[in-house]
Amino acid sequence: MTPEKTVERLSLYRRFLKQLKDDGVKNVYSHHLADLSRGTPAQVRRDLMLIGYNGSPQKGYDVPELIKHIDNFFNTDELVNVVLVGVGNVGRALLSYFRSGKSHINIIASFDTDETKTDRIINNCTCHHISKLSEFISDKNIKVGILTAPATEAQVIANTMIGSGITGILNFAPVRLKVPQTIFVEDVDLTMNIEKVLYFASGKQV
Amino acid sequence: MTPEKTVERLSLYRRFLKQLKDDGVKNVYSHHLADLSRGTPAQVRRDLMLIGYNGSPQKGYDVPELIKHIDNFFNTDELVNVVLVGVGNVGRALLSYFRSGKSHINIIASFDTDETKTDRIINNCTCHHISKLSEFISDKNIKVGILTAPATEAQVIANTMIGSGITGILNFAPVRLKVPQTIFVEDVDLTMNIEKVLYFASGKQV
DNA sequence: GCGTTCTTGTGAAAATAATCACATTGTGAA
DNA sequence: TTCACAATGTGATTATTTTCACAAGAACGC
Repeated sequence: MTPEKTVERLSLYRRFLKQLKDDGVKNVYSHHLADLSRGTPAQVRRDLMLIGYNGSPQKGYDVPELIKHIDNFFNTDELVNVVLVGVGNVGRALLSYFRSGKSHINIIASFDTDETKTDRIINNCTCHHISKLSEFISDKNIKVGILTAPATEAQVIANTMIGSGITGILNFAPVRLKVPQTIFVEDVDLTMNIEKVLYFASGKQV
Repeated sequence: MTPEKTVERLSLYRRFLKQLKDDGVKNVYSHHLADLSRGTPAQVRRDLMLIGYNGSPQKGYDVPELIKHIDNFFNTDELVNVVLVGVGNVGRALLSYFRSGKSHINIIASFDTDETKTDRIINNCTCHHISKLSEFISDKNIKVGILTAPATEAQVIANTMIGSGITGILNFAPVRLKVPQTIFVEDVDLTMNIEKVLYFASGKQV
């Protein structure tokens, strides 16, 4: 119901707000948040309106309260466990990426087919053989998976994930996964991203 | 002028088309491309219309010709050189990612501040000290940079890049870079991506 | 030869998203 | 007290993106 774009921006707002909070800033105006997130003040206000947060015309938005409100919107007060499948270069980068952060996202386990990787700890995260994926997901009631396996295996893995109860996939494989309508897939496609930059950087579109 | 979304999809289409070509497929229909890219046939047709490619109602689209047409649209017949700044986990993942592919994107050099990394080859790519970045960019006339440095350094690096002639940045740092209007920045924000999945996977938005 | 069945290309409509613009309101200076 | 100011919240508008829906045309079976 909340537009995807708004959800994306809310995630950004929250990160910037946390930064501001750490810096001791108590309140913030829409134009300030707009600057930080490359949007417009009106857009910020509209987004916050959509999640029902009210500021005051004098003080703007209360930083800690707004953070709490967005936390509540995302429904992620506590740690969320996710699994990662495919401990290649991208997989390892993500393991480090989410380890390092003080984020509430916890990659609780990783999986791979390669037996030289399985049953040991890689980037602070135990890597299991992929044959254990299904059981792990249902046992731990995991809802979200990160898919960093090769394109050729992605669909099969996605099917396993979904069959075991996962409802959201962050997919790095350059394939369009076929999934039921109830499953949410977010694709990250690096080749596409850089081609887009190449195109718009070339200037011929101006 | 061509919408961003269309550019994104064209990149996808091309990749799928190349796959099809390798498989010996000679022509393809809009609904087929739509399947592969999770769009609708109408959208595919509209996109191709926008770049002025015409299929035939009987044969659909000629695969090799359409690839050539998209190549031409992207203006990337030959190899494009880009630089990468920040040889951390994500940086190394990207180096491998673009090495392995048969893509036309070539990361010609990487840069870092850490002297244990500089002046040697990491993931098949020579890593220079960042002090050489500016000269390198202008000498080789590089137009696009990949920014995988920590958030705290991202803006300074972006300024250097832009000052040396770069016009497009693929930014992985969780910061909104302040750049002139003529510079194109594409942000990849992994935290945002996964929070989005968490939100839409939780089902409470349905 | 003729109707049926696929397509494509595209004008028109619908859905989504972003922006404008202004009434409203608390604050501080005169 | 009163006025100017600066910011919010939001109806209305505009812009962008997607989808619908159908004319047109070749291939195929009869």
